[in-house]
Amino acid sequence: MSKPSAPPAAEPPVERSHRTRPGTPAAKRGRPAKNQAGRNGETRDSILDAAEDLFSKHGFYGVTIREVAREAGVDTALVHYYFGAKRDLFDAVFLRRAEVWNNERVEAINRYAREHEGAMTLEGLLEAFLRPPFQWSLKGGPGWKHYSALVAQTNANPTFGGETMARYFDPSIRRLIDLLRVVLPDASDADLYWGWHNLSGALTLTLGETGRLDRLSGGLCQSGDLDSACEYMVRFASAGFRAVSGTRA
Amino acid sequence: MSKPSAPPAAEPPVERSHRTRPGTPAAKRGRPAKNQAGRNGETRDSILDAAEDLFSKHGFYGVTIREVAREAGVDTALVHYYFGAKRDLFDAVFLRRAEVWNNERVEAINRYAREHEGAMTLEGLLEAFLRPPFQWSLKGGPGWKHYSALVAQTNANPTFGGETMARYFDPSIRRLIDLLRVVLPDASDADLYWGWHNLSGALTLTLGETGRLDRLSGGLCQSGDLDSACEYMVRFASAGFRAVSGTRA
DNA sequence: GTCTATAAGATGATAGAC
DNA sequence: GTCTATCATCTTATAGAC
Repeated sequence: MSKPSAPPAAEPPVERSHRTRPGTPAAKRGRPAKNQAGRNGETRDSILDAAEDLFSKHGFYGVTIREVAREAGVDTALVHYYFGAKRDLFDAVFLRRAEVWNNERVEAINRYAREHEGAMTLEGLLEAFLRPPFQWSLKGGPGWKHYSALVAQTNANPTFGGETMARYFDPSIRRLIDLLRVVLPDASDADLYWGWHNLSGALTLTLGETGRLDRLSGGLCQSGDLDSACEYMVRFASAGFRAVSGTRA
Repeated sequence: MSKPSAPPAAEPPVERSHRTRPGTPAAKRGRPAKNQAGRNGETRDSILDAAEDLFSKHGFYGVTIREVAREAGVDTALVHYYFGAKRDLFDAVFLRRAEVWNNERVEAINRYAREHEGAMTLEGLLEAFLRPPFQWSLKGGPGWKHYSALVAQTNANPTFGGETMARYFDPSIRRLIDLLRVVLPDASDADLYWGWHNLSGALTLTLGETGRLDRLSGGLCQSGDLDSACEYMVRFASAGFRAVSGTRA
């Protein structure tokens, strides 16, 4: 009981009713008063921000509506007023940034393809695709970091990871695959999909910033050093893609 | 409400009391009767197996003691009798296979180093290190698949991922890094740590078998095709390691 | 839009009989 | 070792007053 290990994540099993969690020693009853909120339309965003933060740290079942409300500085009933069921709140959180995430990445690689027509490099293409999320995590404020962690966990979830990630993120990845075909004409589609799979795992783990690398390396490398992370990833993955290209006819 | 998206994972925040979840429409009360159990000492293992399965799918907070007991075919009170608090049950699940996981991998790379002294290849070394978990998932029975998924989620968890994975898995990875230094003399330690980081993400995502690759590729590639996965990963990562070696003096 | 009050139910954990 | 019964507490969600 001194230093407990670490339970992992999960997602709501479709038809499971609510699932909760006892909550901190007694969820200090008292006036909600943490974040800014109240006033006008920003109440909604306050709730989303709080939920995003908490879900990214404790997962769907590890967070209670009461905690979200408290962190947002609003009343519990307001959460339901704005978002309905807990599950709908989660979806709203996930959706909020998904569109930006995808659109900016597609735009980035399209721009790259336009500006380097006939002279695209693998490194350049991957960098264009990977840079946006790293930039958001670095300079987009805490919300983007939380969202990245949420995506990382969702991606790793066996029950919903496949379906959820596919629905929200596959379109942009398909566009990347299209351009990879141009840059790597010898690669079969299977090569490209497996290549992306390897890169995807590295990307989400990195964006999750779990601090594991820091521990492993004794502080030599840092999870939060996203500039290095992106640089290494582009080089690592580019070489990886080349190495697996041409595996299958 | 028709096709809900997908909340993710989480872990127990150290001092949070219990955290639960309402449970299926009414957790069919009735005689436990699913798995084999009863008899003698295998009750304990039945509980661990059930918990492993459920935790890997729904995460710590997404599982109730009652569900574990039901799936194990034992009484709720027995779970507490054998493992105490819910958190201790989780730790027991995590620990059970961690030792095997690490020892076999270390043994595999040590054997490889011994048998190929002076002639180690990067591909051979990585293959030796990666093959064991793939083999367990393929032929070790469902328990190993569940455990892999559990590890995948834990690795992606921002709150506990770093600490937990470090405690249980870093020793074997350190040994790998030692041998990588031999094979890649030009690489700095930072290169090797970042390289491993990229590989680690791919590995855990793959072992999680989320089915995402299947969807993305329209069935062309399959998450469950772990032989292909391992093959691609060795080639992808070997090239990746080489590409980042020598980055920093 | 915001809060009070409360319904209706599920949870972790334990005491104690067998 | 195993099960019955139960406590104390927490949870989601919704009326309904303001």
